[in-house]
Amino acid sequence: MTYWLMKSEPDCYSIDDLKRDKVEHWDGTRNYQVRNMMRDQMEVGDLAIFYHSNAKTETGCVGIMKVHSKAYPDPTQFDPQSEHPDPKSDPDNPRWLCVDMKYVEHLPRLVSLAEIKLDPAFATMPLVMRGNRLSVFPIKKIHFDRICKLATQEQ
DNA sequence: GCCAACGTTGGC
DNA sequence: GCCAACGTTGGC
Repeated sequence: MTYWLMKSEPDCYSIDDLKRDKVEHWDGTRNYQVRNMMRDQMEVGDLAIFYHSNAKTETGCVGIMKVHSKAYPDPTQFDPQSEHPDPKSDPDNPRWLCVDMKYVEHLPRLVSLAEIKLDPAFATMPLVMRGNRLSVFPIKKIHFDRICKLATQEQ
């Protein structure tokens, strides 16, 4: 079982949207590393932290969700009306993949990026390491558990 | 809005 | 294969 952290801009799609939808495809990723990880490492039932990036209020971890499908071709790559159409992608050999994600729960409180940066326990988590810009990446269980634990405590 | 740090593209 | 130019991400 792999644990993940997945970023989304709340203005675009938030944890509240996922709660309303219950299950939604996590589409629009256009990065080969992310595609390969979704294809090769992501398993149905894996748990993921829902992370709000570029948030007007506060950036950080807001909820938990579960991988609900294997990776499959992202339909938005062939839709000219979508945010990220890719005219070079071959329908017979699609370039981009997505997965379905299922809402599990909101964290009791937001665990902010600032808080995570201050905590030495997260020093080796890709989120705070220099240069990491992936929107989806695996995290260690200890980091997943610690985020959940911090969310149950006063800041 | 700024900017650092990456990723991608395409000419050569 | 190199690398300049450009695009994107995402914190601040």
